Order: sequence, then C-alpha cells, then structure tokens
Amino acid sequence: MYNSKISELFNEIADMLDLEGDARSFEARAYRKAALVIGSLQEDVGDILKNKGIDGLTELPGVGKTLAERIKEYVETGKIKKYEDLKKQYPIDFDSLTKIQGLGAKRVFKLYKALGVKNVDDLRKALENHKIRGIEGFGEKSEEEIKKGLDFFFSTGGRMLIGTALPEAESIVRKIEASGLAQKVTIAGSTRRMRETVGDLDILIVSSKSDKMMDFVAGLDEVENIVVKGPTKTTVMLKIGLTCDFRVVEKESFGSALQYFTGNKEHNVQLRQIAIKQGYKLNEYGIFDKADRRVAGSDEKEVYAKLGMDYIEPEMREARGEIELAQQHRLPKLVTINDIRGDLHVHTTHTDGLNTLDEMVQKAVSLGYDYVGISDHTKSEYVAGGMNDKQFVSYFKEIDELQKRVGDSIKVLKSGEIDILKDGSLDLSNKTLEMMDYRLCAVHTNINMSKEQMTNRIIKAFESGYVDILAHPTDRLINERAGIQLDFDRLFQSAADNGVVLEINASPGRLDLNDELILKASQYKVKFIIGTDSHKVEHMDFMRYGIGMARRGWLEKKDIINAGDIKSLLKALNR
DNA sequence: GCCGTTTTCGGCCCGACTGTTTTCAGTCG
Repeated sequence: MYNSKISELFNEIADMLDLEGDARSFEARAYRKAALVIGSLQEDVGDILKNKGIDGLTELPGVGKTLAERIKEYVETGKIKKYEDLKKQYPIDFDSLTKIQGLGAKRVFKLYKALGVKNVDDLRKALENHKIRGIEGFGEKSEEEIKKGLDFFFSTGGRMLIGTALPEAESIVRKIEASGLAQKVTIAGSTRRMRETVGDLDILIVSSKSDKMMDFVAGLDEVENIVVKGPTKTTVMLKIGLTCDFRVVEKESFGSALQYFTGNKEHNVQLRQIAIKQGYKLNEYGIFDKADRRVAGSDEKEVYAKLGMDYIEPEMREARGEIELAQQHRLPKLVTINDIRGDLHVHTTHTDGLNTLDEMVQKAVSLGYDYVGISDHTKSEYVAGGMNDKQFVSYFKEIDELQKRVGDSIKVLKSGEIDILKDGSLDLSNKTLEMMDYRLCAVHTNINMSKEQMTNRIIKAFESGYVDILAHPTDRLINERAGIQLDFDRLFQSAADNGVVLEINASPGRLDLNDELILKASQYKVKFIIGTDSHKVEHMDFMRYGIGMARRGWLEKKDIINAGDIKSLLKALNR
C-alpha cells in the first residue's frame, strides 16, 4: 500500500521545489499532478510495478520515466533520494503545515526562516507567543487566520461522507431558493459528481442582487463563521465541520460556471487545453474567441458542444478517459435512479433491522418498486441476531403470508445475507439455501486474512454454486476501516466464470464496490446490483448514493440487474 | 518533469479574495 505515502512525498517535493524559484515551478507542478493521480488510484502502485513493471507506471497520466523511477525507488528501498536531499535543506513538515488554511509552501518557509517553525507544534507555540505578526508579509490578521486554521486542523477528521454532505447542501439550496434573491441555485463540486466523500460544498447562484445574496448566505443558520466574503464569492465554515463556497454569476455565465465549479480539477484543465487548441479561452464566465466575444456560457451542454464533444455527465468528470470518449461520441448512457425496479438488500426486525417485514415492504411499494428482496443475517452474525436454518424456514413462511396480503402490488423475494465463513463454506444448509429466490453472500468475520487466503475463501464460495450475489465485496467502512485484502483480478474473473453478481452497496458509509473497482470489474463482464443494505425504512432512500457510484463507474442500465423487470432479474440470478 | 490534431522542444488553466502592499504575492479551488 504505497499510494498515499508516495502521493504525500511527491506533494512535499513539489512544495520544496516551489521554494527553489520560478524556474522549477513547472517541475513542482508535475510532481503535484502525479501526486494527485497516485493518491486517488485504487490499484496500488506497488502492485502495478509488480505486475506490469515500470511501463505500467508510465501509463499513468502525469507519470513519465523519471517519476516512475522515483516510485520504483520508494517501493524497493523505502526512500526517495531526491526527497531526502531536499529535506536536508528544508527540514519542515510541509505535509501537515500546508494543510492549514491560509498556509502554502512559501509562507511556511518564511515562518521557518524567521522563527524556526518546523511542524504544527512549533506553529502553535509561535502563535501563543504572538510572534507571527512581526514577520515581513504577516500582520495581525494573518496571525488570527492561521490560528483559526490551526484550530480547524486539530478539530476535523478529513472528508465527509456524501450521505452527510448532500442532504446539508440540499437544505441550504432550498433556503436560498426560498429567499427570493436567486434566479437559479445549484449544487456543484464533488457533491454533484457524487464522490464518496467530499472536502467542501460548492453552491452556484444566479442572482441580480449579488451583495444581498452574499449577506444572506453568510447569515444562514448552518454557518459557524465566515472565511472570506466578497461581492461574488463567499466561503463559510459550516457547523457540521465542512467549508462551503458560494459563487454568484450572471445567467450568461451559468453553464460555464457550473461546468467549472463541478470539476474535477484535472477534467477542467484538459477542457481548457482543448479550448486553447481550438483558438478559444475557457473560464468560469464562458468560452471566448480571439476577439474576446463570448461564444458559449449560459448552458453547460453548450459549453461541451462548442468544444466539439458530447455532454459529459458530472459523475464521469474525473479525467479517466471520458473526454476522449465524448470527442468520439462514444460515451455510455448512464443508469439513472428511475431505472431501478427493486431493492435486494433489506433487513428487518427478524435480525438487526429496526422496522418490520411489513414496514419495509410497504416502503418498497411507496418507492414504486416491482420487487423487494428480504435478506436478513445468518447465525454467525450473532451480534446482529443472525438466524439458523430452522428460523429461516419460518421466516420464509412469514414472507409467503405477507405476499398473499400484498397481492400483486409487489413481489417479495426470499433471501438472506449469508456469511461466507472462514473456510469458504456458507452459513446455512444447502436445503435452506435452495429455498431462497436468490442468495446474497458476504464476508463479515475473520476479516484480517492475507490477500491470498481471503481471495481463495471467497472464490471457494463462488465455486459452490450457491452464491448469486457478493454483497459489499471489500467490507470497507469509509473513514473507519480499510476493508479486506483481495486479489481483485482473480476475484472478478471468478465472479464472471461463476455468474456471481457484484453488489454496489449504497449505504453511504460503505459504497462498496466503489467507482474505481466498478470500472475494474467491468473489464471482466460481470453484472451488478445496487442494494441499500437497509436497516430501517429511511435507508431505502440510500439508493441514490449507489446510483451515484454506479454512474461514476460508467455503468448503464443493462449492467445492473435490479434495473430490469422481475423476469429479467430472475433470469440473471438463476444460472 | 510531463507531453504531443501546430510539437521530441517549448509550452504548461485561470480567476477571486486577502493582507499588506503602494502594484502585488500568496493561497485556494
């Protein structure tokens, strides 16, 4: 697992190169770009190196011969000489210090030269003694700003789940709409792209009363304090511990501004480069020709069209090849939430759910679903009240009775979330498994096995012929647990060979598989389901997060079996 | 240091806001 460390080292190298003068700023940029690419890569660079050698590394965008060598050097020796050399000259913890709002490499270096600040502890002491305000280029305000940044640095734990961020953003949008000050309001940024976690919120507003609008957002109940406030841009810290940027633009610029603030950054950089090649300038105000006339801008689709490409859905804008596909008019037609016909991962009070079978089924009816699959835990999950074979039999009887009561309004499918045990066997008898409409299986225990053992364990279960769906394949919990070790190539190949469908678990804390693994699994021609893993009725609304992940993984309706009617669903499950 | 629909050399995205400036550097996204 080298990605995060190498990304960190490359960023620090970039920080130090920035201090070497303008001549090296492009070199610094190259390191930063590579750091970004490597940092957001699912596959480990160590594995890439092992499997494909140095050529596998240079295939990564932004990684050329030199940086590939540096990665190899780190994987093999645990060190990068260039980094060590620079570090002798700049013995400073840039990684932490530059994370503090308002501090970049240059100001950090000034603090080091003037006060010997090497890390956040030194910085805190310097702040306590009010030493910062005297340094050239720093004043009282800077000192306060840095203090606030430092407090925030110690108080937050990184990025927030989309499941928390999106509802917050939607609530703010509703308030702005109700204010009557805005003609248009929309969510942009990584929230619009449905990333699994977001670092801040971006809200774009069209308003003819820009000043009043900025006052309004600065005064929202959700706001803890104001970070910056100008006539068109305001940044606030929200009480939930997330910063939020508000931008006001003219309606002529709405499309290009939405495009720009949706990102991601690399996608935008590529778009601007394409604009330049075509003789245009692209910024958040529009596309401008040589005579500085706006040729597009009010509509986002128009911006893409003007650059000679099809409209790219926000979830795909990650600079993963979508721009090339858009230019060739070969983009996939992404699945939408309206395509979903049922939910196959639902718990009830029979195990650790908080709502009854009836209540969960009624919720499915209210969502307009054609079918719902009930999948409570098996006995190995004793903390969740998992059931044994006998209990499952009476559970199925209850489902039959319920089906009679609800009639044709919905089809209720019998299943279970069956533990794949340590030895690869399943937690129920074959007889019980055969009574199910489909079998949703998952790893919950002994999660610390080696990559090879864990992969063998799951493949053995696949080969039993009783696994229809592998639920939350990596068993990760975002921001809490990394997940089990797996050889994904072998796993996905085996899923394809054995007709096992992979779950995209829509629970916001899981989102498993995530976008990168979906893209990887797709290469093996596997099918997917999106399941909410609901433990109460409200959880069934999590489907949209799973849809977000599926769309980020470029999936179409045909790839997702619960986007099909009951007939095609059962056909896909019964091999 | 990367990269190629003008290229193996010579470019490299672009603008808002702030503080401390006296015209701009630094930071951020």
